[in-house]
Amino acid sequence: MTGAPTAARDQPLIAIDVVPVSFAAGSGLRVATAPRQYAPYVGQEALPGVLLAPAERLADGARRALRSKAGIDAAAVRHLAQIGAFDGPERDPRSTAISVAFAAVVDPSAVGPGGGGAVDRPSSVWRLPDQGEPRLPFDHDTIIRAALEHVRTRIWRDLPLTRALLGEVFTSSDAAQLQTALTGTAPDPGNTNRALRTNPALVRADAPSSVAGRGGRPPVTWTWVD
Amino acid sequence: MTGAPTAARDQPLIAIDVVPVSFAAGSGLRVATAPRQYAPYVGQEALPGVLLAPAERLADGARRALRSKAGIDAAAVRHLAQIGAFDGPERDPRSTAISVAFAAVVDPSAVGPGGGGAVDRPSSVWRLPDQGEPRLPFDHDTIIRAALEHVRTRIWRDLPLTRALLGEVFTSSDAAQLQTALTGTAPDPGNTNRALRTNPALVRADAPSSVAGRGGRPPVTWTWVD
DNA sequence: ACAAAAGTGTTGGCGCTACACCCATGT
DNA sequence: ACATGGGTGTAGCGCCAACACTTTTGT
Repeated sequence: MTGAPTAARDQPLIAIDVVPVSFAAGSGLRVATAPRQYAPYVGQEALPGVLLAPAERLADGARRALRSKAGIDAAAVRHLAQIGAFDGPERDPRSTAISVAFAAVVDPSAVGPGGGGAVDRPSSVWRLPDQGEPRLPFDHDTIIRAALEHVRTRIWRDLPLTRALLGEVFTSSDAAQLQTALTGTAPDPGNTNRALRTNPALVRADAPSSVAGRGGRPPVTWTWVD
Repeated sequence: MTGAPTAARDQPLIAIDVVPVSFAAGSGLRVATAPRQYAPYVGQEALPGVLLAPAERLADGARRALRSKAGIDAAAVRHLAQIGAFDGPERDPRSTAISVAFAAVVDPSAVGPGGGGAVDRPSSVWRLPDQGEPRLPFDHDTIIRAALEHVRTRIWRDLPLTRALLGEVFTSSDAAQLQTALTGTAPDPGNTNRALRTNPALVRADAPSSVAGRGGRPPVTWTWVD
């Protein structure tokens, strides 16, 4: 950074937009949106976002956006990663603004009616990322694509991210399903198993997966070594 | 992005900082800095940076920083990639500011006295990135580390980036030297040759490397297809 | 109730590619 | 000296086949 001697004000606004991502065996990979409370696009579903506060850290702004716009408490946020800064004249009709985007891996139960949040929190909904039928306002579709690309290129390389997505205990099927959701193609089950077996960060959990599947041999459950 | 109904001003300033990177056989991998013209840290070497102009795109701000602070013309910029947004209260003693950092691969001859720029451009100097003996102000050391990490993880995966670093024609030794500079360890010359030979984006150039090495078999020269 | 079928996951083998490491050859 | 070209061994992954465990279906 640097500056001319007199700081130029009238700079673009700094916005923080967050892509809440969750994964669970039953529901798959999902992205949360919440209806906008202010103009423009009032009532439309959009990513939770806020304007950066004067002395606020970027990551703190992301957490505030999750809390105030989507009702996702900080305790439900398992992982937070910056995606990048987005600009462009088309991204906001009001005034020029740049957006620093984050991807947030949150607990799957933290969204939707009956979730674990406060009673009066804004209602947010999970949606499947691929067929985002109703296009999102601003450049939020671009941001979601970038966030998913970020996750896709880091799965199994970034262990904290992977752990946040899969949770503390998960089955081989869960891992395969996550990979399928991210890459679009199902991995070979044999290779998936070998990878899980030889991964030094994982140990087999004896728990035989309480929930009964609809037929078939129950998958092995895994846990993370501490 | 989004916002409260009344836009909160007094937001942090938006700065653009650029890490100019170049690679050449003789000089290796280098990063350019320029002496600061304004307070704070007047006269100290730092990354070229500007405050984002009201209606300016982020990438345009990066090019303007290169031009006005380091004398690197847009024609000398071969590649421009965003690294991310940096914040933190310690990064600027004057006022809170965030910085959107870029890595710019520039022509090695575009910096230093006798370079290809204008006559009155600010003087910038190349430096080896590793032993940044004189610590840079702000969080510029962090930004340089992030930029080099960005390059390290994308070399040979991001073809435009690799092409910008190596140039249009290069030798096998150049490729090995670049890899050594990025990873710290020299790759096996046999594997490097195999990788170059089997890379469909490369073709052998007949030019037998005009500059005579100091003894030894001259390396093969390569060019990019199309 | 019992057996067969269908569904799902695990384990192992085979072949290809990539890479670390080595050595002989070319200039 | 220095680079090229080739060889060997290991790790990873795509692909395939056999086996194990569970639920569903048929009689």
